Amino acid sequence: MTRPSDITRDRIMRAAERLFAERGYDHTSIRAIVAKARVNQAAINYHFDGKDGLYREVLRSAFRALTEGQTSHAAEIKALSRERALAEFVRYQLRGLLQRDELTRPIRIFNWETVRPTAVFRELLSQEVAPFMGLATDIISRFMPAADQRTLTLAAIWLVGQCGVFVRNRERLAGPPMSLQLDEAAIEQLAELVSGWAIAGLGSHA
Amino acid sequence: MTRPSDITRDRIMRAAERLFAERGYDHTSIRAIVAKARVNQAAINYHFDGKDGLYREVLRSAFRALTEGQTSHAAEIKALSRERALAEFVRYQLRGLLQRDELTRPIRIFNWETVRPTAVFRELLSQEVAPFMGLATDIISRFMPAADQRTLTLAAIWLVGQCGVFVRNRERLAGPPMSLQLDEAAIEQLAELVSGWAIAGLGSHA
DNA sequence: GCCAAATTCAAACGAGGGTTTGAAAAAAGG
DNA sequence: CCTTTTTTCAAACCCTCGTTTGAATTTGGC
Repeated sequence: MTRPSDITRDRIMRAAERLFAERGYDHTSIRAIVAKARVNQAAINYHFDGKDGLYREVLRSAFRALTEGQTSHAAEIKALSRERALAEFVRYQLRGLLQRDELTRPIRIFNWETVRPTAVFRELLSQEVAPFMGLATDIISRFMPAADQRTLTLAAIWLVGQCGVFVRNRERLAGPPMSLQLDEAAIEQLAELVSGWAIAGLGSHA
Repeated sequence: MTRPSDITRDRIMRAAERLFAERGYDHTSIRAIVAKARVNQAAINYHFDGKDGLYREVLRSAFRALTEGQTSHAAEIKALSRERALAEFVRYQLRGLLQRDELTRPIRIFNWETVRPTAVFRELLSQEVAPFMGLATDIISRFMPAADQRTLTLAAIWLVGQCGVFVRNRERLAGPPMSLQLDEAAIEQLAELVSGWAIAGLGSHA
């Protein structure tokens, strides 16, 4: 693991993860990556077989970081009452609003993919989207036990959407003209508001 | 208006609007635009002072198309009961799911801007975002008359978010593994579901 | 019909992108 | 230690991009 070549590989991964999260795939040049990682330009092709290969690795790593956290909490969430489970889910989604970069970087990378999915991403998505949406659908189904599959799916998307809009527009909401304060306490309040609205909305169908 | 030079200008605008909507700013080359418009490459610099200038014009046109439709309906929406107003708002937002390109093209252009706002867009946004969010906030305030400004703003974003997630992911939702049917009838159903959930959610605070 | 202005055109420019190359350096194995 | 393999390196290659150029053509007012 500490072989010299692995050190180079690791430096590239760290730099690439930061830059891809910050600027997205297109606006990140391999020259910028190697400058930040302080390695030779050809090293990316040597270790990752090109920019696409590097991005694939970064995406995989981001997927792991996200779903790992998600599934580890999934079990305890399922043990809660449906209301508290949904509230916890919302809070978990909204954690992307925090500036703690270790957590938000994977989220930001996926945000780029929301609008322009790269080919690399589509490939990964088909394998990994199931557990990602599965938890949401599971929670929803406890509010709408009689609903058909289509409605459950739509409701799950609906739930994810009302959280994601805040995460995706974080920077814009923080600035004028909205100027929303988004510290830890404010996010907690927001999570309560959103989960309250969502629970009441779904409750009408119970 | 039918001067020869205006014809060239118009052909460029049409082609650019289509391509920007389809691929976004970065992935649309002026060579692709002039090929589709069947004009000379230098014409873009002559008529629009470069790619940025052309994009600015396309954005302006898209803004006009969207807010014009929005504000024209805003008046009649405000005359409705709060529940019907919200339902109408949701239906209006979800019209982006339709494949009728005259309507969806401006929406798609703005979708690109959601994740990576261009400098051109930021400039326009500061002038025009107010009426865009104003209607949402107005409807919301009828459900939460006692709420503070911050809560109203958050609720407006929340409302827009739960509509936008469907529009933004339309193509992905239509394909596997979701494979959601999204014809006119299905969208109508979806609008009813979403507005029903939203109304019930906000109703809890009334 | 003429002339000045506006418009079109083909070609080239320069910057920036990802990738390739082939030799030099370092690491690993016997 | 010597050999073989792995890894690094600077340089160049080739492509696409937005823009510029300067001449040719068309347009519009007199």
